[in-house]
Amino acid sequence: MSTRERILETALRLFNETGTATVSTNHIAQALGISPGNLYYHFRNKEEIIRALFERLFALWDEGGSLPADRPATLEDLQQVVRESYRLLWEYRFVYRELVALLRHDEHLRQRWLEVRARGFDGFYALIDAFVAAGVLRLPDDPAVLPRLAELVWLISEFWLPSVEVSGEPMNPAHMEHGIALMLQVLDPYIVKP
Amino acid sequence: MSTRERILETALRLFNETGTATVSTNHIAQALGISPGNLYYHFRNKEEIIRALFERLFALWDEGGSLPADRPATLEDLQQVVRESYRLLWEYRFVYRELVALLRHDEHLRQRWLEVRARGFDGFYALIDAFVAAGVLRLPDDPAVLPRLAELVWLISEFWLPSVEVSGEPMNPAHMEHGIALMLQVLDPYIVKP
DNA sequence: GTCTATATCGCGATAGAC
DNA sequence: GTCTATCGCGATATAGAC
Repeated sequence: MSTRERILETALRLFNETGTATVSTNHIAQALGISPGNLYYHFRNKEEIIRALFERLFALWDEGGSLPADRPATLEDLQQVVRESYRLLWEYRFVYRELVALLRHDEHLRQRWLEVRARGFDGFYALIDAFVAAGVLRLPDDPAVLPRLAELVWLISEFWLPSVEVSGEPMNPAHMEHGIALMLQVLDPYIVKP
Repeated sequence: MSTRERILETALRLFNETGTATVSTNHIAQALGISPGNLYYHFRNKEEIIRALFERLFALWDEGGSLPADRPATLEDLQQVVRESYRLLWEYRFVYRELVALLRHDEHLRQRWLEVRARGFDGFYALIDAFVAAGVLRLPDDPAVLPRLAELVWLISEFWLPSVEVSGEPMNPAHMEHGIALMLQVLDPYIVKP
């Protein structure tokens, strides 16, 4: 692995462990066993490291969020998308922990974030809408229900993990499944039972 | 106002604006127009200031979270509780933005947080349960539904505000009402219509 | 590409005068 | 209770040898 990539791996680990504020460029270099000067050869500063980690996360999102194009999507597919989203958020958990501060500190990063996030939400919205069209879900006439359901599912997929972290319990796979159950609870009253 | 209280007010404002990490004790003293030495007379360090701010938030929660004892609670009461919760979270918005890092850094604070949070969740659970008992809500036989609904309502009341912040739009009262609507969306399928 | 050495800066914290 | 002065430390960042 290239030095640049090893810097990113180490930074990600340290950021997840104790946060970007307490982890200095010196810490990263020392944990990796290289000199501070060497690190500065690869990245101009800590901000650039953070940007690069965000871009890696964005790329993973774009890979994992897609659905099978050859058949109609099922509720299983929705679960799978949310499960994958949880997994990535866990791997990059420093991101959501510090998101507001990080975006405030870096306008360029903020623009990128808003773009990628909007794409992600549109995907969720289209998915729920497709379920309605396919008869998997039956919604009431009120046209406000669909957007609200999409927002709720999105909110859960973004914040379930931080919610568990705040509770103080160590994260485990059962927590992930519980988050899936909460998401399904929101949709359950509208699921057309066979 | 005492100097101690003015320090807390200034620290709260600065923490909300740019986060605890970038705000030093020097910054707080300078913004307030006192000397760094004076600040250290009132607080041993920044950690103590943060603890004091958390305690102020806890006290406000305990005040605002109670329901009228002289009559059965209504869905209006639930909305009011959540609305008040949003207001406090906005006033102390640095808390949720940095919660995981702050609790990790201060074990004492973490214990206090878990205590207060558990009380708050129990209140929500009891409230939803009371609605079922009073016939305002009718739930299916599945005993897992009640706890899931309580968790969802709780999740929304905790994370709706951070969710709006992350979206990049400036906060406004309409966002608060939209958060209320999302919470009601979760309960709506179970509300007994007259 | 990687190292060592170093310059500059600001933070946290304390001592002691008033 | 509030101030000034100051010390020690660690972080960011760069220069220049290898």
